[in-house]
Amino acid sequence: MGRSGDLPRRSLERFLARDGRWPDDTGCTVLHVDMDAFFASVEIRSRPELRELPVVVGGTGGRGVVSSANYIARGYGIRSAMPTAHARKLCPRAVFLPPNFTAYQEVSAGMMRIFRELTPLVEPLSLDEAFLDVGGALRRLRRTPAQLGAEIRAAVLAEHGVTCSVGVAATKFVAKLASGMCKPDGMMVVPAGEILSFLSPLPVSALWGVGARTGEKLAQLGLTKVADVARTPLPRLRRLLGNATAEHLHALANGVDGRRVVAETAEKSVGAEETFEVDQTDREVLRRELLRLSERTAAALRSRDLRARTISIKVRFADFTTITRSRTLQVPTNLTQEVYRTAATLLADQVPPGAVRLIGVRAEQLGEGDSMGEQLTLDAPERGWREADEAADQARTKFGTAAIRPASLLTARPGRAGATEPRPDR
DNA sequence: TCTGGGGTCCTTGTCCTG
DNA sequence: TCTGCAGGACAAGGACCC
Repeated sequence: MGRSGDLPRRSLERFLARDGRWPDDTGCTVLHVDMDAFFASVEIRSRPELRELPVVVGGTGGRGVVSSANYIARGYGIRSAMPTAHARKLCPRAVFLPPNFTAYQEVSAGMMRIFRELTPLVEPLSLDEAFLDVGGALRRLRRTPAQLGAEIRAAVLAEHGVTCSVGVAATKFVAKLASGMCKPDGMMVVPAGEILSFLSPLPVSALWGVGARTGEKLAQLGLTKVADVARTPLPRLRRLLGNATAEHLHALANGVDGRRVVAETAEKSVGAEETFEVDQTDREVLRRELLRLSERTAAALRSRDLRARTISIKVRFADFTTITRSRTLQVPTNLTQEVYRTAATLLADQVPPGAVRLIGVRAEQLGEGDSMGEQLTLDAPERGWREADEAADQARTKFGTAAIRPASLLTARPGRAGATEPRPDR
């Protein structure tokens, strides 16, 4: 699901593992494992009759986009993040499926278990990919890094029936690039001494952090290859991109990436957002949607025992202009009513009228419940809301996410794009 | 083609305080 | 008391990632 598909491969074929042989992997202690067309592969696994067909997973509504497409569908030009309507035009005979996150989470958890049997240093990036630091495990397991990569690929296929690709390198950045360039179902090993010759011919878009805008800026200076960025004086890059981005890209381009594999990272924010099937101008509809999103956000906070100091809302208008508005609270919260009250106030006070395409709620500045300055004296209304939230959480755990909702949400909902709406548990 | 949803990080501007 | 300055907190937006 990455963006490595358009990188040049021919000059890099010498790094590919073939017939059980690969380049020197001494010092390459970072593995990046990336599932191939993950969502589509899981769907095909449970419906083998789809194996020879183009399969697309994503939002099936009018405004949905493609989350995953198998390689047959990609042959028709279908790509991740492409509007589903466009994908249908490219390949009308493709099988279009809504995502089933419960199934993907199960497979993902199984994969991570395989990784953790080899090393405790596993850093998941998303459901379908992870970094592994196998430096400490080599002597214990009496394997080389690439041998471990090969074993992981075999185990994932045997136990879960899906293929993955593995990049083996001395740094996270290079390992991730390598896994993207050997897809599907491959392994690439970049020797520690050949990082620069591996990176140099790649386009600047290969650098982590270079998207369309930054790519344009670099092109204005005539910088199109990683090697161009590597030899550009840092002060010149700083003027173009700002300090942090310039230093980051210059280091990566020169093969320097000091980031370690970190097994656990604290979440910085939690949120939920929805795109309407039809743009909405009715403030009552927007408020109801805010309540629904506040409920999801607060429940997510409570399930992780987190509280948020800052609540923000995001509104995208019909012309795609997007605004965010936020408010920092006196006391951190994870109560649905408090999140909603703040969000609704922001909507009323700070969002101009207009047709709204998307609305979202996000909780930021998170901390654990006990460490966030819990109110010492809970007044009666606060205690009442907390008891109500806890009861609702228990009901959802027992009967599914649709079991409990505020009375004001029992009316008909406006249509939504529903690209990645998680299914109810039952 | 016409752009989802869940995130992170960075930059810039404003306000407040010492 | 006023002014200028620096630093921190906060807010908003942009870019990027999967």
